[in-house]
Amino acid sequence: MKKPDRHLITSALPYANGPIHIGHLAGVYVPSDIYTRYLRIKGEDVISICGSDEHGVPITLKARKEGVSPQEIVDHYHELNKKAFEDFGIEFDIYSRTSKKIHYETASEFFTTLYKKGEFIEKSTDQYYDNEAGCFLADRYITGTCRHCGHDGAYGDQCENCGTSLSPTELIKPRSMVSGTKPVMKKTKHWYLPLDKYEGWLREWILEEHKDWKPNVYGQCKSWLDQGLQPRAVSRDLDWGVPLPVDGAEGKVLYVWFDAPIGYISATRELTDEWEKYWKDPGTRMIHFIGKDNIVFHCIIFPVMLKAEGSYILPENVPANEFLNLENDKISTSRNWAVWLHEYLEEFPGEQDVLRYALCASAPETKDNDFTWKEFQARNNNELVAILGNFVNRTLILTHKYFKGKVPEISSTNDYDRDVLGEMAGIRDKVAASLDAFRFREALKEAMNLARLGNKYLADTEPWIVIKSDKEKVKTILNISLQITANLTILLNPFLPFSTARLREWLNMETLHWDRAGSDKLLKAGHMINKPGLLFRKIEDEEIEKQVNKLMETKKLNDSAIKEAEPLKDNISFEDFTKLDIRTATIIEATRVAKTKKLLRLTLDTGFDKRTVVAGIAEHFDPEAIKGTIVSVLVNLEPRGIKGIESQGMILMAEEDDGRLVFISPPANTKNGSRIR
RNA sequence: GGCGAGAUAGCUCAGAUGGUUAGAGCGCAUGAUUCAUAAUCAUGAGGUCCCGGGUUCAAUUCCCGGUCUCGCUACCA
Repeated sequence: MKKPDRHLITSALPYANGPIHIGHLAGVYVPSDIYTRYLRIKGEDVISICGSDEHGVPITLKARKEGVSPQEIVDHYHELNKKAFEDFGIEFDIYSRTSKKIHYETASEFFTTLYKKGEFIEKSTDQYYDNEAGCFLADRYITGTCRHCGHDGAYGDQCENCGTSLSPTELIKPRSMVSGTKPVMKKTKHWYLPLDKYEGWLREWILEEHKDWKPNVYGQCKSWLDQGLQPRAVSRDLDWGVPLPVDGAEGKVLYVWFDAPIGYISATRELTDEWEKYWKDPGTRMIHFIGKDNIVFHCIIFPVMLKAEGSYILPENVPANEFLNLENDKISTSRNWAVWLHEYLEEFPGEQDVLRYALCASAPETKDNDFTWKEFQARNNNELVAILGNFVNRTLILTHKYFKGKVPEISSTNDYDRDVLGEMAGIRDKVAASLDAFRFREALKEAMNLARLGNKYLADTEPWIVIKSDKEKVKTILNISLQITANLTILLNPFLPFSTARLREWLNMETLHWDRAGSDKLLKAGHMINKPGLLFRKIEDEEIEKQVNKLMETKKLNDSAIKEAEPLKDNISFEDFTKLDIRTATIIEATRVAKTKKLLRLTLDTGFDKRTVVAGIAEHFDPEAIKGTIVSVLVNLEPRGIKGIESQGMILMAEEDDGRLVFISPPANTKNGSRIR
């Protein structure tokens, strides 16, 4: 392949409604930063682009909930995240934001160009409108009673209770989740990007020309293409976002997924007057670093936008990572189950590289991965301290001890010396090959092998013994050890920027070009090195316990917060209560309802009859296991057809904080049909 | 429900267009060593390669079915 003239690296724009956590870092920003630093040290023309994604409905809702303006929300998180990236040495050439004027201009222009070219389809539809809040409502912001199971709290797109998909118009007594009032139907016009028109082109471009993309990325694209693409709305009825630059589109903004990727372009524009060189010259190689949830937007929708516009280049690769879990549980901003970057730095000040290392070494490149504090500790103590730090330390200390900090000259080398030097040159190529293929875990391991090689070299040559008989030989040994150390500053530079900088200080050397790696002449004989410190420190068990306890604590706190947040329903009269006829019953038969994920068909013995009840609990219980369970049943509920089965009642369940359901079971010897009151 | 990705040593992962003893790092065991942050080096023990069928002389690798995890998506493949 022809060598590109320049590189444009983009990293997924973090959504400005929460802080950055280790999952973001491991999935997107550590890899993109390693890659960018690698290209820089190779002397390539490269820019790295990122910024806050500040539009979209969730931000407006968060603002409403907290009683502040959306701008205040995004201002807060933009600053927090920008600083977090800086603190971690994630070096973007620019960290912009989509609420900037230049972005509004860029996004508007982009839309206008497509509009003038007639790329959009215009369609009018009826949608629910919240008069009180003055906005149209997305499906998931409407709640009401499910017409299938009567569950009060079904969403506009789905009833969580019985699993049925719904459209908002099917809800009985719809309510706006924004204001709580009853929404009204209103006509609204939207603009659609006809993805289907580009299906043939996408097939060729991805399925034929980019077989080199990662399996998860390629597979998901293929899946989308095989399903057939549909036109996709690029406008929304909202007052937060980039206004649609078209007459008759008042109160409408660009859909956040249309405007966010354009954020890459506007950020580049803000960075340099030469932005078009990076976005429109075919000599540019563009790489999008993202998480797996973003694949379709970066591989299908954004490329179609660029293609439709006509003057832009397309991404060369989209190395999407899978997700990182934390201590065996999904990372979640809302559940506060995460390690936040700003908090990590409070606990481990100055130890950014340890986290960068741990996250890269077990990055979720091919499948979801689990981050545990114990593994973090092991990576630090067994690898960074014991292998890398130790080798550097022994070499520098020996040099000071035997040669007063002066790099000794090589008098003569033997076969073994030359083997070791040859191996060193080979390691550089392996690291480069892995980095070129976006295999960062592997690249890091290869780079660490150089430190392993160094330790082995010292163990084999035993300079502390040879010094007693042959000082000339020790000069050679330490010269070679120092060259290996100097090489480490190059090979590990992209991964451990802080530590390699410190190491260069001790070696009293400049940052060297990648191509110098592999050389055994990085440090001249007679060159003075400085007094070293420790590159990494051991992390004690107590520190790890503290972190784990902290997580458990936040989880507990978080759980009780949820409890408080659940509002009480309005009072009912005793009369109302007496209308309920709740009885004990035993499950005598339980089978899955075909073609559903959540439904079980249960046959109950109520003591006075046998009846069928359909319950949305299949995700929580194995049908075989619940046979014989004594439960409480509301028996006078209006029968209802669910999936063609008549359900004659409702089983009472308690829902725990984590969403788990448990039966309200009377003691084992309770007679079927007993009244509950 | 549909589609995609994953499932390989205690842990994190490689790997084979099907073929004699399936690899690495960490952990573990034993030995060596002391320049070094009790770090290092050597040797070794650990695997029904998710389960069940099929194709084959031969499958962990190919095909079919199933289970689990994650993501996308929805009465549409």
